Amino acid sequence: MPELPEVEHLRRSLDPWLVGARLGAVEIRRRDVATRATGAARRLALALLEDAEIVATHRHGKQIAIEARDGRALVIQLGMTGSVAFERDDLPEGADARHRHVVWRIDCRRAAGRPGPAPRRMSFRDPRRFGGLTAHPSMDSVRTAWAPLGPDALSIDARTLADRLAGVRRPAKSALLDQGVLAGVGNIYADEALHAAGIHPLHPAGELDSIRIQSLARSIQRILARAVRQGGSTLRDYRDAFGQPGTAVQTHRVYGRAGEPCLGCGRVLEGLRIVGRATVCCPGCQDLSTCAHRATGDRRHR
DNA sequence: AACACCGCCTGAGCGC
DNA sequence: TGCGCTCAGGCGGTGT
Repeated sequence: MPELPEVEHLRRSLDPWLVGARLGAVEIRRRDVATRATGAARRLALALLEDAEIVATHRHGKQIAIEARDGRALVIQLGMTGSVAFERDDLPEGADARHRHVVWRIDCRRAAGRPGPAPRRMSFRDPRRFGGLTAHPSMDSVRTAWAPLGPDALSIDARTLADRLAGVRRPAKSALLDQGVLAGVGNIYADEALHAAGIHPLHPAGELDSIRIQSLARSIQRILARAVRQGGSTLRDYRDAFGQPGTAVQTHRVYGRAGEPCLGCGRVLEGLRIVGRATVCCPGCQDLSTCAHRATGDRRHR
């Protein structure tokens, strides 16, 4: 499940080879993965950074942008199962070839200080196709597309978080998952951050006091930064550009552990469902009773 | 305006 | 062994 740490780690694994490289011929095997645009935007999409020298990579929330010297840019959204990988072109395609929707030839610069042999291809793979690629004529266009997103979660501070959550009545977890409020947090790290901050996921977001907001902002930053260092959480699909899984799963304290004892207090972790998402929290460490009004939310047990 | 919910999509895991 | 069912969830679109 790529969230901010997985996306950022992928970006960092792409960066050393991609920046300075030239993307050659592009093979778009599934056009619906690229874009549904028409006219000029469609022609742009069908080129998808073909014959482009890459000068930078960017990330906001869970999205990556690859910037070319001629101004064009490509935004990558991984969705649930998307991945970008470098490949040597003398290796046969595996059984998952049908999920490799876009393949570029890539011509990398000299390999000084870079990991492994120079890749010859770069591919976008996405079995469930919740992800996709969007072509942009410029980084300005990318920034416009990213404008509705909230601030990036990796550098969120308490003051900004308080502003974003002010007046929000829905459950804290629901607000954290909203990319327009805060960009980058998904289901895994929302549960982890709320548990670390001692905030019940159903606690109304706008009624958190400043102490809790501070704790939440710190938890989000700390947990995301650590997960980036660990190469992200690999539950099943996630891999970086070199096919390496991440190890952040080992440090999860609540996600996927409903029914098991809390590592903090030993009470049995609760499984519930909030805005349609499986949610795990500790009835001891994450107290809901301290807030006057409970948020509305679907509390069916799993 | 704010928020909930649906549907997209495939593969894993389960019961039978 | 294999079938059908459920679940996983990011995100855009739509409904309340």
